[in-house]
Amino acid sequence: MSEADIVREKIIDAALQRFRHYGYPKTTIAELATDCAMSPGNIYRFFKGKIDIAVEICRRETLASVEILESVLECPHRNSRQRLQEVIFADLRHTFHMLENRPKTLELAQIVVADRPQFQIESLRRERRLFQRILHEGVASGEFSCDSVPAATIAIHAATTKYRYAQLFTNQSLDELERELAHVLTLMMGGLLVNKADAWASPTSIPPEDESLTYRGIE
Amino acid sequence: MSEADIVREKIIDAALQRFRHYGYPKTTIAELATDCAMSPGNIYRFFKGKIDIAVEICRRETLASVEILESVLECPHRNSRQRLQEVIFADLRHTFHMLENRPKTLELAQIVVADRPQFQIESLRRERRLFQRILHEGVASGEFSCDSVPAATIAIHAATTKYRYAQLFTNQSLDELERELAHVLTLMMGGLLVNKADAWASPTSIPPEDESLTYRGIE
DNA sequence: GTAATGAATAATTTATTGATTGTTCATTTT
DNA sequence: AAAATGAACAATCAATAAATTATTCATTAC
Repeated sequence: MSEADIVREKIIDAALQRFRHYGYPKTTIAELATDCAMSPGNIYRFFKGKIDIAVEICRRETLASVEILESVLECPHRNSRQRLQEVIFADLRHTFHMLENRPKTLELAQIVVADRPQFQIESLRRERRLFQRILHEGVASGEFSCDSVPAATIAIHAATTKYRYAQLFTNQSLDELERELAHVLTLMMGGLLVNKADAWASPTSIPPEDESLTYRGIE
Repeated sequence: MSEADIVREKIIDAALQRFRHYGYPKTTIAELATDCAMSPGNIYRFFKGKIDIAVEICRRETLASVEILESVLECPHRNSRQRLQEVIFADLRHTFHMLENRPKTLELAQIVVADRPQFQIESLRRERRLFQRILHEGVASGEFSCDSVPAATIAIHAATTKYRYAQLFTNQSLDELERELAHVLTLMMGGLLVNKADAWASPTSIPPEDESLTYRGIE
């Protein structure tokens, strides 16, 4: 890691702290510079502008989110149906807890997306790629069946829109949302499973929440 | 219709025109009073406040929307699957065209919902009731099968969230959204149809748009 | 020559004022 | 008495000025 990279990290870290505590608009470049013991002008050798610091922070946040979802996949002894379901539940819980415990993170994301619409599109795409991997595995193992994996991936992702940042759409409790999501998944499994009867014979059950994956403390 | 009701209608009508042309914030009570040839104070004999005029207009708008969806149901020679699908497509198209042609209507709805969160909840409930009727019919005719009609209704409604006021979530074209929705419906039909094989054997096709049901002119 | 500065400037935000608007109610009209 | 008024008041908005902040760049330090 070069010297420049280390300084860059220092700026990101200072910004991360201040954005979380005071929010993006109330954080000034001068403050970040002071935190890093440098002049305001020097910040611009590392970032094109203030918004680009926010973009980098959000980019890392979304990468970390996908990694969390990927870690769910690594649990052994799961079939594709369970994997898909657990990832979608993890997504609901992760984004729900984030909005509850780190409201400034949403604010930041909204500011970034307002300026860089492409950012959201790419974040969603990364998430879909994860879904698609599960679908591919399921089709390969003969557990799932569909005419087009990409189309089914998009469909599942779209149908679970309400369960990503759910508080933007509703003021239902997490419990309520989980019960609802279970029904959505049961319905869709009917269209995905080769052994259709399974979907209703064993409707989607709400998987236990993995405490290690959620925001608990405020740090 | 009593004299008072007629005056009330006159106020609503004046507000409707002005809200559409200039928007809610730029319309003043004094203007509505002038339009109705009365004093500003007199408006308050008919409405508790300015926002209540907006609430009444939005309430009628949502009732009219549900009626449009109901008219889709009246088309004969359709099975339950087709009915359900056509209602959901009609919903996508209706709200899509509304946002394109009458942006002020969305603005008004957002103002109302910000002040009266219950309004949105009830509008969605009315729409769900329509879905539920179709599901009941489908189960009764043996075409659909599910363990709980209310739960399946909520699931279908939730899974199609993205296709109500789609422009709030994405900048995809209507064509793209329709293709996507077709895949979502195919998946869910797999979980709903008694004859599961039908879902993939004849995937959801995009129904032709009924021109009479959409906003074409700006009047 | 590269890295860093900090004063200068442009862009935004905040504070303030004045004007407009929503709402009430004592009074007038019917 | 019921219906309607319009002036009075409170709340909100728009316009402007003041202050702050983002960004640049000529200059300095290393």
